[in-house]
Amino acid sequence: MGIKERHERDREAVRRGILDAARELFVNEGYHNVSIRKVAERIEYSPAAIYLYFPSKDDIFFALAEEGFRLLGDPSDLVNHERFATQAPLDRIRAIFWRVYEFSVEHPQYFALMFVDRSVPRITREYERFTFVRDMKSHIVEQIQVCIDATVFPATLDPTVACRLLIMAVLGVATMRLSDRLARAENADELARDVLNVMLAGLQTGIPLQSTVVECAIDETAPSAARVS
Amino acid sequence: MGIKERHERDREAVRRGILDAARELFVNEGYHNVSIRKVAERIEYSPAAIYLYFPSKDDIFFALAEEGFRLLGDPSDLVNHERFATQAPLDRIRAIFWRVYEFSVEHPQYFALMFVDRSVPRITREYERFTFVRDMKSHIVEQIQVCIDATVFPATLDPTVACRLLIMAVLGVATMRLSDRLARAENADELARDVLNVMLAGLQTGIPLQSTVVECAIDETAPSAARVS
DNA sequence: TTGATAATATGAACACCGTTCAGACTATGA
DNA sequence: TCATAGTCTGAACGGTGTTCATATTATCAA
Repeated sequence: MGIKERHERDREAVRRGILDAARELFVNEGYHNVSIRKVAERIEYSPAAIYLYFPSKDDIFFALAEEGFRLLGDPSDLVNHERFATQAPLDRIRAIFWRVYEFSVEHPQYFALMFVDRSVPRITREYERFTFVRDMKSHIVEQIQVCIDATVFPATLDPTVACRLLIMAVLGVATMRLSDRLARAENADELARDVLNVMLAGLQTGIPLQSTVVECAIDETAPSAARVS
Repeated sequence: MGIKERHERDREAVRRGILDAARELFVNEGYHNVSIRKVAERIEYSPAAIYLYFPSKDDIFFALAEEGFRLLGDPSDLVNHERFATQAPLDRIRAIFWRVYEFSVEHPQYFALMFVDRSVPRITREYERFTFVRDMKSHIVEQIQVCIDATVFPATLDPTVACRLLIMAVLGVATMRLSDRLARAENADELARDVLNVMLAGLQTGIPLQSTVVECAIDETAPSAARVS
């Protein structure tokens, strides 16, 4: 009874083909310049066929966003890297968030899809479901906790909040860079480094924060993305 | 010979009508949901007529971005407000950048158009030409200089760079909020306040910065936006 | 082996989009 | 009165995401 399995494999192969074609177009041309018709032409199927595998164009790019998070997550394996281990706790935090900025430079299309573009907003509601995204987050929070334990950061600091604040600051520079909002004379890398360093210095001062702990529990009541039945 | 003048007035009236219709649609529905056809229908003209007043859809929204900057600039007249004058120098800085965040909440569509959307990138290259934008910037830089003179910020701090860094940090929160990237449990206002305060605290520590002074001179060699002849 | 069934793929169409252009209309100045 | 210049439009071009009846094909039960 391996027929059903073969069918499933075939189906998965076509699905992956669609994703590969979409990714290639998407990385080279950006979300808005990729059309279903172009993807269809690339995989030598009719445009309508794609809708047998994905309910909408957005869902294709939702799947690509997952790829993006994996791509961003991988280098944070450098948490276990020996060079990383020898760094001072604060330098590790710096390295982690600098990595996020670097990712925005190396993979601008993925980055925009994951953090900026307002066309695929469902991404946010979904990506917390991926365990590896949650693992990434707790990895970072752990490292911040190391800093707190080493009295580099004040004991009053909530590592989850600190993580969020750092992400947002870095995201600001990345967004301006990506949306072409920097003057010719400005060096985005220097600005990113400065923003990151100023934030780290600010966190060390121990000024009181308002933000409360963010519960990262998965909301099981939230509707999942529609899937082809 | 007032006929030519009347013609010009009529022309300007239609132009303004297009902008008003576009703005109303745009503020309510967002850039991507506004089509030339909808604008045309609203002003009871044919879609083609719009192209006699604007060379492209983008140029309409470029004009709207100018409106946005005026909208953002006006409240910074509170620089001259008596309550503002009595505030401590650092609180003034805080108020100014908090105002930027508030603007992103009150006018999300304008904000996205001005700082986030990648669809109308020409905006950046152009808006520095508006003197009032430059006035805004120098206003802020002035206030930062007051902080430096009052030894709230270190003398080594470049106020232009500080302004830029603060803008980016605030922009990060605003972007995440607008692109719907915040978890349900997160309070954007609190995060914005924290990011701003952490940045201000960090700037006060006097850590060295890499970023160099940004020359805000207008680049006269840059091509201006195409205009209807 | 035959025939019903379920899955898969497609062409054509729908309703949009930004933009262009030949031609109609109209007010103006000679 | 008439040519002209300015204004406007209908129709079209080539594009978009998506839907659906239809055709093809592979599977499995009879």
